[in-house]
This record gives sequence, C-alpha cells and structure tokens, in this order.
Amino acid sequence: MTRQSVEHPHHERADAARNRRLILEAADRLYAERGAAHVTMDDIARAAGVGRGTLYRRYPDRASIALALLDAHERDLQETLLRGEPPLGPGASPAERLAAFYAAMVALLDRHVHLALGAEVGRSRFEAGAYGFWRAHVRALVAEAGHADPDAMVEPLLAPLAPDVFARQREIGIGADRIAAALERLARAALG
Amino acid sequence: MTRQSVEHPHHERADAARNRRLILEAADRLYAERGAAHVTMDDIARAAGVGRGTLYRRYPDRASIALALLDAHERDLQETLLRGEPPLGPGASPAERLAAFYAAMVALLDRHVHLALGAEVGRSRFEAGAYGFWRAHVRALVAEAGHADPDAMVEPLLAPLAPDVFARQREIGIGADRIAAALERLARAALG
DNA sequence: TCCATAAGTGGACATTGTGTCCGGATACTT
DNA sequence: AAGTATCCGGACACAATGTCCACTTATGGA
Repeated sequence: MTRQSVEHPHHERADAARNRRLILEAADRLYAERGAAHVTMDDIARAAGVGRGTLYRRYPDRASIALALLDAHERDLQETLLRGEPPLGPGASPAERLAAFYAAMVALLDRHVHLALGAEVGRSRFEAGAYGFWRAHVRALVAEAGHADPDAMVEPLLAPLAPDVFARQREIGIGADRIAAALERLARAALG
Repeated sequence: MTRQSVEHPHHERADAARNRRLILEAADRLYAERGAAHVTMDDIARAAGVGRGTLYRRYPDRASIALALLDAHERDLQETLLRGEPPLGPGASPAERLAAFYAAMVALLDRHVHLALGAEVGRSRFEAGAYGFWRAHVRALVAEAGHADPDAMVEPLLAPLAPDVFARQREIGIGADRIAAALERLARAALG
C-alpha cells in the first residue's frame, strides 16, 4: 500500500539513493529531537543538505516521510500477525489475540511515537499507512468473537491506539506498561 | 474553564456584542458548509463582515471559536451527568452510566461534528474544552467499577469519542445509531 | 573513452494563511 | 456636548508550502 515509498526503483541513480538516505536519517533525527509539529520541510532539507526541490520530488509532505520510516517496523508486526506464533499469530482466542495485538502496538508506539505523530500531520491516519491492515485484522477478530456488528466495533477498538492518545497518556505520567496492561484487560472484556 | 469565551463581560459595548454574534454565526455556518479544515480566519472575518483585527481580538484561533460554539451544548450534558436522572445522572451502575454517556456523546457529536473537528485544529483536544470534565466523569465510573488502574483506563475509554474517529465512521457509512449501539456494548463489557 | 540524454538537483518564486499593530472611529459617561 | 476608554479594521511582517526550471551529474551505448 505504501510500498513505493520504501522499495527502491529498479535503477535508482547512486546520488538519488544517497540523498534518500540522507533525507530519512535527517528527518528521523529531527522528529525525535523536536517533535513532529516543530519540524518543517525546510528544516529537513537543510539538515539533510539537499534542496527543497529534491525533497519534494520524493516526499510530497512530512507525513509521507514519517510513513516511510514507520513502514519497516510496521511490516514486521504485520507479518507476525499473519503467520507468527500465537497469541499474536493465528491459533489463540480472539480475546487473547487482540490483547497481544494491543501489547505489540503499544511497544511499537513506545519506540516510535515521534514518527507516528509525524505521520498524522495533514492527512488523517485513516487513509494512510497501515491503518487498513490493522482494521482488517481487528475486524476479523471481532467477527470471530461473534459480535453483532463488527464494522461498528472496529474503530472504537482501534481508537485507543491513536498516536495522540498514546502521547497524551505518557505526558501525564502513564507508562507504556500500564497502558498495555489496561488495554489487555479491555481486550479480554470486549471479546472474552 | 472556557467561560471567558462565552460569558459576556459586564459592560460590553453594543457594537462589540453585535460583532461577537456576527462572528459566531458566520463561523458556525462556514464550519457546517465546508468543514473545519477549509475555513480560514480570513474567511470568517469576511463572512462576518468584520476586520481581521476584530476577529483576533476575541478569538486567537479557529479552535477557540469552535469551542465557544460547542460550549453551551456541552454544558447541558455536564449538568445532566452531575445532577440529572439515571442512567446519565447518579444512581445507575457504572456500566449503565458509561453506556448512557457514550450514547449522549454520540448524539452530541452527530449534531456538531463540524464544530468538534474545528475545535481540534492546532491545540490537541486534551488540554482544551470539556475534556477534563469527561475525563473526571469516566475515571470516577471506572474506579467505582473496581478497576485496578483507573487512570490508565480512562483515555482508552474516551478515545472512541474522538471527533475524527466519529467522522471517519460516518464517512464509511456507519451511522450514529450503530456507533452508539457498539459503544454501549463496549461500555457494559468493560465495566460490567 | 567520450558523448548523448534521461534523471536528478537546488534555490528562487509565487501563494496562502497567521498573527500583530496602530491610526482612526465609535459608544458610553458625566 | 465633550472627553475618554474601548473597539475596529486593514496594512504589514512573517512563516511555511508547494511549484518551476535552468543547471548538473550519472549512466549506458558507440
């Protein structure tokens, strides 16, 4: 779905590849340093040592840069959900799988909040990145658990994983472990 | 908490009061017509027939205008939660009160999504508007239900009410009634 | 090795939205 | 009616976005 922003074109020129790396490294560092909201495209271009035109050629906005950085991490988890061991992968009960999914996502967010927040700038998270995948996964679990209206239950169950919610909780002193524990309880209550 | 943006100063000049009304009416209309994201301060000033300076004098940004408009509606619900009849008001079980709260919030969102989205521009919803009130209410319910870590459970339970989540659900064809039904089930599962 | 050319680069530019400022206008008081 | 505190509104400076195009460079064939 966002592969083109990660996979290398078949014959990418050497200078282009170098600049791509410079851009991604600079963006990652800036997002981590200042927070997504305080990084402009100009900042990234300057930090990477490339011109604005070069930056815009690849990435139309900040969100797509953050998405490119997130993508690799997210793909690992997606792979595990599809073919990994239970309880993340197939084989466990829906409630346990949702609990494990929550825990894994919290761990992911804990490492990459700055990127997740950066990916939210502009376009809403719903139509970008891996949201479609998470949605399909959770929908399947909800349906398997026998809920009456799975489609109406998916977004409410995904909402607690919104990056800004996670960031807020950490801001007021609730660590990733407590968040994960609370969500695991919620998962078992909702699908158990 | 946001009273100063709604209450009239003791001796507001007649022209100032008129302009306040013009501004709020114009903003409400524009938000509804085009959606919050596509309304600028300039648009509001022009539609209201006042200058930019006049607009900025009262409202530092779009969010505070939307908040002023939302405020009245939210206050009604707050009053009911504190002193109204069960199940919204005191007297019912935590699970039933949370279910009723969800339903009431969905109804509120259904009428005023455009405002709720407008209030989110810039400042995150957490530190503005009535969020503190909703948080305190839900936290009390969670605690009363005997949960281990109420503080970690509050944000996850409030997250499904985020305006962008609601807007998204409606966008993909899930009506307010289905959302309310799903959330009521969630409430009973989480606190029951 | 050298050249043709497709791809890539970078900074100038136009555009849009934000927020501030202050001379002038206007309502309220006495 | 006059004085004054408040308010008005547009001009201005600034910040960030996204586009454009003249120039540069890598690459592959002769």
